[in-house]
Amino acid sequence: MEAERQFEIIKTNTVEIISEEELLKKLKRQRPLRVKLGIDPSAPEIHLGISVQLRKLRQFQELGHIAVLVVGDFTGMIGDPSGQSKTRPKLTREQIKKNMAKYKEQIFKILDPKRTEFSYNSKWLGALTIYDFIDIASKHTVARILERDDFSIRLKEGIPVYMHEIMYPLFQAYDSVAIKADIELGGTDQKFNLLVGREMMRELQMEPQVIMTLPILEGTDGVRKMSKSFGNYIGITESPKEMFGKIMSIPDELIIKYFELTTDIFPHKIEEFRSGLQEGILNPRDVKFELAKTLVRMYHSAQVAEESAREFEKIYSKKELPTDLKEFKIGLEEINIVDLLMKTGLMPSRAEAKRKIKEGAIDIDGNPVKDINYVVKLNKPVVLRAGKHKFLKIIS
RNA sequence: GGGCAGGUACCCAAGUGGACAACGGGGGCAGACUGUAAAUCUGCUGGCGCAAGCCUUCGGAGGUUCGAAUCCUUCCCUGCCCA
Repeated sequence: MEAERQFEIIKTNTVEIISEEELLKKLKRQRPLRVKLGIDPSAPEIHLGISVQLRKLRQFQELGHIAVLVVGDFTGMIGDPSGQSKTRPKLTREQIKKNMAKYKEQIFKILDPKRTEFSYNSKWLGALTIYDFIDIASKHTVARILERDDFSIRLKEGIPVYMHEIMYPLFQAYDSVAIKADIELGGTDQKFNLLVGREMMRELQMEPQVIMTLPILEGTDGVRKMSKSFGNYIGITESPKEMFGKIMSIPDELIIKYFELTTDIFPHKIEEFRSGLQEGILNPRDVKFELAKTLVRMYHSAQVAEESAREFEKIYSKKELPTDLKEFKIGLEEINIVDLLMKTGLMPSRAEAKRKIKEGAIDIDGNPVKDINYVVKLNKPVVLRAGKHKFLKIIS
């Protein structure tokens, strides 16, 4: 495909490309470009936030380019200073191997394995001598590194910044040198690191990588970046039910952003949703419903997506019971409600169970239980509900 | 090495001898409402107990006191200034 056309495709949904001219120049050579993305081996679960970047990679692959995934098994020991990540626990070789096996299983739901390369940065970073290290460090100033947003913020607020952390951008940059990256992708929060890669390559007389930043996807709380450590993520291998529900819980304002960044829906269709929502013609609930169906279809199947949708309506709109009601055998003829909640594990403590009973969150066969001394008779199976999402069929 | 300021629950943060299981915010959970597990409003958010109350918790360890998150000693950790 001609370079200009490729460029247009690649540019969609990006925040910034530095520089566009250089990218076009690279594309015009009509040879496969090496597109780098760093991945963190300590978080083997791929979620929609990461999928934004992986999907962009996929796009490159479809245009004939190569995805080069740099597994940060070395830099993982440091932990990217962005976010308030504490010093990460050192991973053993086995853990990394295990995590990566899990990672690969998921990643090829998005990427094309034939055009994907994996390399572990311990291979070259671990081989650096202290002399090499000093040589690299001597080309970068503290002031320049401290310009980085999160460093300067931490410094200003008196939050510690450790020496190994300020080395992080240099190591990541060196990865680009080692794999001879043409382009590096990252979230907008990665801009600084990506730029350091460019500089380092130039220092070493290499053609600098082009950097491309992509939007950060907010998690289910609608505020913070989707991340495993915030617990606001939607994993691409989650069960259809879970996935559907989590998507329905994102704030309405994020619906369009999710469509754009995480789905394969055509732009004109998304435009339709956008204007429909703006003008109040479409109910946000219905559009979000479409979003949930789309994502479940992408990561499971069309059929499962339909089923999840029906199930969701059944439980939350019609307030009926789920189809796959789990059973719990208690081995007793009757039991106090609090004990029951504890035995089934639906409540973490007796105090919590009592609280929830008083709040009216517990019901048996559709009848709210408000008395903490209520005794449940089990001469026939009953359905215990705790809150909106927890159901169990109790049998004696 | 010296001086100063700090370390509080999942996170941020108030509290500086009793009224503190500890203000407030975030997050979480629940209820109401809603064609949404959205938004909004309300409640709850250490454990055991029907309750009175008891137990555990304020960086660690000791101590003073009838009584400590709050005072003292010591240790560990962080920031700032000086060297």
